[in-house]
Amino acid sequence: MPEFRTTPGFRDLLPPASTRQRAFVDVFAGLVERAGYDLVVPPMLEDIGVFERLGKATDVVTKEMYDFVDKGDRHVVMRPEQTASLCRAFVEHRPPTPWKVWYAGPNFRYDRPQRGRYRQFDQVDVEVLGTDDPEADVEVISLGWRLYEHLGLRQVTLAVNSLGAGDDKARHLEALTSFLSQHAGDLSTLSRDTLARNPLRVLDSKRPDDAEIVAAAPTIDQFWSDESARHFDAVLAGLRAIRIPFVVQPRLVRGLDYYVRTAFEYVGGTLESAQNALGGGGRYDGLVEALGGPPTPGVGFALGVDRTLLACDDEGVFPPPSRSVDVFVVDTTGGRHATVLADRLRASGWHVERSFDSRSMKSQMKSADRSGAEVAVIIGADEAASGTAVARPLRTDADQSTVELDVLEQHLDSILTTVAPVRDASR
RNA sequence: GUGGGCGUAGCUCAGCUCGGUUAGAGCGCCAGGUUGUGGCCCUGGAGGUCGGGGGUUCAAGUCCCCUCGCUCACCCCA
Repeated sequence: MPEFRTTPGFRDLLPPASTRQRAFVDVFAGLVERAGYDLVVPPMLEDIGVFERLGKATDVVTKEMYDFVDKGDRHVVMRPEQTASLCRAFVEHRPPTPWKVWYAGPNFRYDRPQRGRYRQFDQVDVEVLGTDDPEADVEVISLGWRLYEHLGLRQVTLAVNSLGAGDDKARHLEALTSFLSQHAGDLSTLSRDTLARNPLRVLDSKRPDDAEIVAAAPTIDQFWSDESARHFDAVLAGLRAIRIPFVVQPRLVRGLDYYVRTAFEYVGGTLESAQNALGGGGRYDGLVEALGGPPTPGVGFALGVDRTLLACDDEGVFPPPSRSVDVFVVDTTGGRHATVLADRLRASGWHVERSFDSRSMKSQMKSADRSGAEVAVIIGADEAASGTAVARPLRTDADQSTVELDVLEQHLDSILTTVAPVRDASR
C-alpha cells in the first residue's frame, strides 16, 4: 500500500468516471441555462452560522458537519449543502428577483461512507428566489424530471407533497406528535428516538415494525389551509399540463424546518436500499429571512451526482463519453517533428496525440492503435529529409500514402471525412 | 456511532481449510520475434515490506491478538 492515500470518504475521480461526471454536469448546465438559470459559484467554506439556521434538527446535523476554527478564530464549515449558501449569497448581494440560479459542486458531510455516499459528494441544484408563484415550483420540478429524461433514466418516480405552511403545518405537527406519542410503545426503538428528535421523520421510517402506526398517523392533507391546498393544486395542474407523471405522497417529509408547502423527491427504481432518493427539493419560503434577509420565498432542488450516476449504471444508460482521437503523430527522429506537427494539426482543430521518450516505431504504432486514432502520421528519417509524412489509416484497409507536408491538412481532410464523419466545427 | 465481508504485482484474483524450498495466474506495462509500421500470435523481462504491529512455532501469506484501511448495511440524511 502507498504511504499516502485519500482520507476516508474522499476519493480521486479518474477517467472514465471523471469525464462522465463532467459530461453529466454539461447536460445539466445545458438544460437549466436554456431555462434561464445563471451559474452562481459560492465558496465551499461558510460561517457555521449559515447552517445553524437550518432548524431545530441542527443539533443532530451539526455532528455531521466538517467544521473547524480557522486561524482567525472564525468558526467555519465546509458547506454541507448548497441551498443555504446560495441563500446567503442572495442576502449578501440582493440581486433583482426572481433570481434563477444553478450550481454544481462538492459538499461535505462527516458521516460514514457507503455506496453512493462519500464525505465529499457532488450535487447539482437550481434555486428560484423571490417568487411564490406555483408555476415556479412546476418549472423547478420539471427541470429535474427532464434531466433524468435526457440521461435516459426510465425508472424514476416523482413523489410530491405539500407540507403546509404556518398554522396548518404547526397543527399537523402537533397532531402527529400527539398521535405518535400515544402509540410510542408500538414503534420500533429507533423510531422512538426519532420521535423525540424530529417527529416528522418518523413518517419516513421504512421499518416493518412501524408500518401500521405510520399508516394510521394523521397526514398533512387533512390540515391544509385553503391557501396551501390552492397552491398545491396549482402545482399538480401545472405538472399535468406538461405531462410530467407524479405520485402524491402525503407522508413525504423533509428533515429541516425551513421547508414549507411543496416538497418533492425523485426516487430511483433500481436502488433497493433505504436511500433510493436521487434528489429532492421543495419550497423554503422562510430561509432567506432566517439568514437575515427580507422575507423572500424560494424553491429549488438538489440532485446527488454520484447517486444519479449509479442509477444510470443500474439502468445501463449514460456511458462515459469516449475519446475520439483523430491523428497520432509517430516520430522516430527524436520527437521534435511530432511536437511541431501536433501543434500545427491541433491548431487546425484536430484531436492529436503523440508519444514521448523516443520510443521505437513499433511501440509508437502500438500507442497510436490504442489511442483509438483514425490515422497515424508517421515521420521517420526519410520523411524528415524530404519534407513529407506518411499518413496511415488505422481503422480501414485503405493503403497508407506519402504526402508533402504542406498539403497534409488537405490529405487528412480527405481521409478523415470518410472515416470520421464530423470534425470539430470550431476550427 | 453499530454490525458483516474483504486487504497478496499497476488492475482482477488464486494460494490460507490442514503452517514447510526461489509466492503464482490472467490482464496491463516494457523489450524482442519483424534492423521503417499497430491489431492476432509466440518468447522474454520489469514489477511484491502478502495493509501495519505484536504473538505462537524449528518454520507464518497461511494460526492467534491488536491496529489501520477498503467495502456493504444500519443510524442519520440538509
